[in-house]
Amino acid sequence: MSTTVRLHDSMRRQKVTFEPLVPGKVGMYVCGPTTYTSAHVGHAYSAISFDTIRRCLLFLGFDVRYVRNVTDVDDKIIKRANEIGQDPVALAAHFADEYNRDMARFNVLPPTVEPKVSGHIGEIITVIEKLVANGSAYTVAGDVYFSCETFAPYGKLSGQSLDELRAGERVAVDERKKSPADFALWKAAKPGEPSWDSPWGKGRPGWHIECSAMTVAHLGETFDLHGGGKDLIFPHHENEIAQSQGAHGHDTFARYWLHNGFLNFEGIKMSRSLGNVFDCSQIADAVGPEALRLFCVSHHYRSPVDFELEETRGPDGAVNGVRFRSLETADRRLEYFYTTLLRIDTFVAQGGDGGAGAVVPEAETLVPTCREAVADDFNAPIVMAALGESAKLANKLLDEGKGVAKDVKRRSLARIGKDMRAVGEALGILLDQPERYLAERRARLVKRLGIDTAAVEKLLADRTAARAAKDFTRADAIRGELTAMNIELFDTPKGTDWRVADAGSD
RNA sequence: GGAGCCAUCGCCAAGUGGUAAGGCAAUGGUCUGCAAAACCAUCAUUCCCCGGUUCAAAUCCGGGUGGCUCCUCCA
Repeated sequence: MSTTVRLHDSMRRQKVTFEPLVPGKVGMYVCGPTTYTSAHVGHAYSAISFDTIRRCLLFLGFDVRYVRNVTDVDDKIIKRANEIGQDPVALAAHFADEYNRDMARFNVLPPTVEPKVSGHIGEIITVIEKLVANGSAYTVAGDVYFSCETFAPYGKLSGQSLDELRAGERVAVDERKKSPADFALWKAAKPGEPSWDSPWGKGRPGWHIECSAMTVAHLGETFDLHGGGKDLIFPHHENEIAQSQGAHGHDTFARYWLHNGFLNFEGIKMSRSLGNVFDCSQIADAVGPEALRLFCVSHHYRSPVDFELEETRGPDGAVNGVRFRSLETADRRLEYFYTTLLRIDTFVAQGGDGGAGAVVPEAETLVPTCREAVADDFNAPIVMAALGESAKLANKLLDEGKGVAKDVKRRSLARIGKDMRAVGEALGILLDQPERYLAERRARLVKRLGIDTAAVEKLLADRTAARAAKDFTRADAIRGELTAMNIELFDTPKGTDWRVADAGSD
């Protein structure tokens, strides 16, 4: 493990050298979802961002312990559960399972540990007891609040100062609190809410405390990496720091903070109230799940990303759906990579990998380039560029390979195929079987564009007959007909095959 | 009112002091009966604007302009 990793630490606001607590090992905590409804693209984007960071660390040889929580006790969950007359914890469990299934489609690896609030009530109470005992927290009629004034560094992560916070501007301040910024650690039980016994009577945890309890339980009082969306910096992460350091007395909670940029729609943040929320299956059905993954890793995780959206209209001019142009572009790029991989696989399967020995120099650069890029604040877009170079080299060798000895060519191609997959693993892409991906893509486009496959096959046969008879006028007329149907033909030594021509984006 | 982020080719997007990656689109070419795919070539003397620091700035500093986020649940 000699690679030096540099990463952008939100606390220091700059790129710093990463020095794990234990050499070669990484303890990482990421704020996961509150599961009260189906996950949307934003959840996926965030999950993919941190999964990519985790995969990059694995690629670099680190042993990563990845903890991602599920908030299953929360106001929104209780509200939703009460609306449909279901048990809140059961409802949360249902959506947590769905969340994991959705994320798996985007090649998000399961966390090493996935703690839930409902399973950590004891740990949470322990942390709160420490805070009450040392004067960092106070009780008011069954509620327990954290006293921000007792924590001098409060606001360091977010750059906020207690004096400048506009308390009460948008939400009325609870008059029972000593100070407006104080937040609930424990909430006294109310009718219709799940509750647990505690030293302060029946109640349930506040929002922020869970992460303080879970990090201690699964990573320790001080650990390496803490991640989450930029929106969580304040107040959530700020409060986590205050609670954890207040309870345990260390001056460091998470040693490095990672925050990912947001997914925006035409510059506007996605939110349910704006109606621009798309759920995971909608995206996966439209362009395939891997297209979203590739789209994500084509951007740096810290940058805010604009998601192109285009309304589609039916014959009557009414809006009847949306298209995700940028994801369609990503899907087309995926087609290129998988087609290249398929060509490589076929070539190697037919004539072998050339055995041991030298390869063309350019075939050896992908992995080192990837290591370097990934070690520099997980720069996935650089890796994507390198992947493109490798695919191009492979196609070039496959097309002609002029001046390259036969064995060297075989070895080079086998090497490129292997390395492209190894590097793809670091980004969570190119893990599918090429044939399967290509078949799925075609089926998806056939369905989306309403193409009559039988008619295509019929025209194909007609054209083949015309070509055999050297009736090229007829053959070209048929090609024209198919082109009008968005079908592109390609003649190969083994016959004619076809693909759906997805409209280009501009 | 406070805190912070962003502005790079028609579009997407890396690059945070050493002289502008990559993708899409476009144009020309090789290949092809014609095509498609693939490959080759061309495609930002310049990084929102104005000053400043420096031998050197897209990158640092100051001032504008425009967009976004957080201070409320939010990925």
